[in-house]
Amino acid sequence: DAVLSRISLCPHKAGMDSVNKNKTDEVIRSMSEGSRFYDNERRKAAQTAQRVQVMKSRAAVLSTGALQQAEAMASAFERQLETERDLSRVIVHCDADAFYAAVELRDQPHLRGKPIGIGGIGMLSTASYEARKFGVRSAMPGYIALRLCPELILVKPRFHAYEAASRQLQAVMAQYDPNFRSVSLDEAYLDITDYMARLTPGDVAQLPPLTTVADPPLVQEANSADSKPGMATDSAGARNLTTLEGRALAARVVHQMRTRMHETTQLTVSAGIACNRMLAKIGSDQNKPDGQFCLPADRAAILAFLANMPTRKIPGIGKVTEQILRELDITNCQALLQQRALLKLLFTPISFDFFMRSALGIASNNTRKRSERKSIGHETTFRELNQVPDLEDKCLHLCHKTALDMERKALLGRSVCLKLKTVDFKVKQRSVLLPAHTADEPVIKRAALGLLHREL
DNA sequence: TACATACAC
DNA sequence: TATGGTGTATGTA
Repeated sequence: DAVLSRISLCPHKAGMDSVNKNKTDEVIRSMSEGSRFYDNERRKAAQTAQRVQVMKSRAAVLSTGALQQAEAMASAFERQLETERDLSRVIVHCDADAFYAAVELRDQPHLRGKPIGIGGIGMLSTASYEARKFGVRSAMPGYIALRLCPELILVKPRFHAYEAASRQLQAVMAQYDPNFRSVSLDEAYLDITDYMARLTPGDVAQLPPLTTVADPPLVQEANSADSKPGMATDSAGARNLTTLEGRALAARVVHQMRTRMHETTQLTVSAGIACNRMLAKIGSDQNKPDGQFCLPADRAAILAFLANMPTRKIPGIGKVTEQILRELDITNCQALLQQRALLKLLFTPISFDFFMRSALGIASNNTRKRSERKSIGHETTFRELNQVPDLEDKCLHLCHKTALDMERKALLGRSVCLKLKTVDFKVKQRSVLLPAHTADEPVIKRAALGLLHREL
């Protein structure tokens, strides 16, 4: 049953209310059990359980003195982090709703109202909201999805259409922040601080009223403030964007942006508004689909927002870390803070730092594009192959595609990494460092074949 | 440096 | 019958 936490539906995802989780998990389990995939998941679950055991036995022998010392260090660290807290920027996370599926429903009207999954028998990349009611999810094999929802219609992905729609969404976002950071076809971060500072009273008058913005009470309280004449400004006459009314204005700006995105693409986008990327990202999930959420630029409001937030909602905490924390009775951010001494002693400094920042809502607000890529490659899954020449062919083909991409993008690399997956889903990686940077196809091929033959 | 694991989309 | 592909970060030896 430790394996269940790996294969079952994540209960924190939006739209779970109408799903019969027990029934769905039972279907997933019964369809998976006995497969080589399931066996491998069991192996990995046992490994995690072992990790947890080691942690628990370390925790059991901690002296009160050690815990007190750790508590003091954690407390000092928290004070240090508070000095880094920056409430000054207005960060927006935009996330298109069920993006691939929404594009298909837009372009194929006969599919509307029906549950659809984008992908094939082997794997789905997106499920429409209709399909999600049945427990169908992205990253779920199509044949399991069909068992959960026999009416499900599988739709082959049309990436060119998604790319075109993505470009249209990005064109709207660029009006608000030309330096926005896109993270995928359907997600991006914006910093609209400067845009808001430039708004003239005329611009503000054009914005939709706050009353049309579906936001939580925290910001709706700003409604009354908003109706007061004028807005707080500093001595230079600049808007103070960290006040509730400043955030109410942000909510109106984002609502306008979402409306424009919908007008140009007929797609809906959800958004989160906060003072950093992490909080904005959590926010964009709060009122999905076609909703937005604005978190005040205020320490107390941030801590209150996070207190009961499940750890799994924190970007960077996946099913494994969630499980490990749960075994330590830590399921939300409040518990992360309360158990900080234990976390300090059981986890690495990097993990401890990450947990504390997450629980306090202190994170990066940098939305500029990330500098440069660190790797490039191709992989593909194929049916069981035993013949050496067949494996060599696969390897050479992947090298060819990679070398082509490298040439197209004018990139060089110095390390060649071969990834192998066995029929029982075990993954091996073998790598070699070349004497010099290269994009030369024969050089890459020789290196890859060398790694392959080491394993045969 | 080499390899494994976790995570995101 | 049947569980993906691309890329980043981190831990450990």
